[in-house]
Amino acid sequence: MSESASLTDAQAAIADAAITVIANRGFDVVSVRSAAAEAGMSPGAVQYHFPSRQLLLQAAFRRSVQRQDARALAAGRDANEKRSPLRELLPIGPEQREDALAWVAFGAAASTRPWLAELYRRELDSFREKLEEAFSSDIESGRLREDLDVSLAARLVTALVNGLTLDYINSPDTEPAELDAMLESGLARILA
Amino acid sequence: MSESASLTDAQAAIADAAITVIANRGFDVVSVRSAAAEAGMSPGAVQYHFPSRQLLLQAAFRRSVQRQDARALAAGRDANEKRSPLRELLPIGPEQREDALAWVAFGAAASTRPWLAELYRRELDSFREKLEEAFSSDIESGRLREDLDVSLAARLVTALVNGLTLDYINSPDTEPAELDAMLESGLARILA
DNA sequence: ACATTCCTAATACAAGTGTATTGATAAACT
DNA sequence: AGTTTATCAATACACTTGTATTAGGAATGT
Repeated sequence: MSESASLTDAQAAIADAAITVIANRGFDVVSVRSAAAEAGMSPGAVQYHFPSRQLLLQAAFRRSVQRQDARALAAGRDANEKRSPLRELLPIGPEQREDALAWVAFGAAASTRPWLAELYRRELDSFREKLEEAFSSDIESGRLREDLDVSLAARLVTALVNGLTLDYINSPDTEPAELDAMLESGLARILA
Repeated sequence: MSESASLTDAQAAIADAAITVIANRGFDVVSVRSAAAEAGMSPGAVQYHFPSRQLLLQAAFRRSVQRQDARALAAGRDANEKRSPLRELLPIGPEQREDALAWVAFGAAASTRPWLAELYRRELDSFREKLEEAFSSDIESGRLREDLDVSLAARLVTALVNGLTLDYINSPDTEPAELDAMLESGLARILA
């Protein structure tokens, strides 16, 4: 069994509960007990599936990005959809909001926690690489101009998405539609 | 004395210590005791100046944005400086790094804590307003095109700055110069 | 039938938390 | 002089935390 084996059903349920706790009450209130309460089981149960708090939080992080990946993939496969699949990373719906909040909570936490930093950095890099591949393919098919700096564009788009979510989760007066519009116009400007 | 009176010297020293703790070890390890140790005083002393943990953290946040304001202002006044004063908000130096880390830590924490949300939202709005004013003035002086959507541009630039810092603090392989270049090219694209 | 393995629950405990309280010191003021 | 006030230090206490330990139950294989 590899180091990052995928989660069992019970582990996934607990990880989902931890994500909910993070989104609603913050990264630091996640504990064996609070996650158990959120998942509707006894503390001993979550302790069995995750012997330590670190393992629980690492699993919650992996689970959250896995959920985001699944959504982005689904949105990408939808041929009727003209908007960018990056929408799915913004807090525009209940589930998206949970994962977006978790993403920035983990990003902030990772900067001071080595046991999260590796994990977060890996996902960040992988995300940038996926963007680069998408841009490269768009250049080849003529949908993007040829002299685009793919690496720079990927980093700017990553920053845009992360910055928009960080700002949006603290801007209660902003409508989801506005957020959407800001993403589209930001993308247009970066990729123009 | 108003609600947000400025800090005494002792309070400022404690707030600085709290910022250091946040930057080095994370938002949630800030306590009366850890801040006191960092500031080199007894727990009782910080408890005297900040009767509760909430007040300490609120003061630390205000202190951090005040430090950022001061730096940005100084950079703006420097006529020899051709780069954007927004540079000062990025984690390009030791002090900037502390405040940048604190800013995203507070941003993440504020999204689930009402007693921080108001404070953070106010600063975010004030920052966007300052950007709008700067852009408007740049339009009037002909340095920016007339049909620029000032409000949209301000939000995109805010997101860019916050997104760049969130990404950068988890990208140990990136050079400060690259970060700088990304800010400049991002600004150029948004304001073009 | 028994044994084993998987899972859950309950409890225990040391460590750290926020905060109240109390006492000491020293400066400032009357 | 005496007295108030500002500051710091020390201690106390209830509460939460992470984690170890123990025991029970249920499914499975023999």
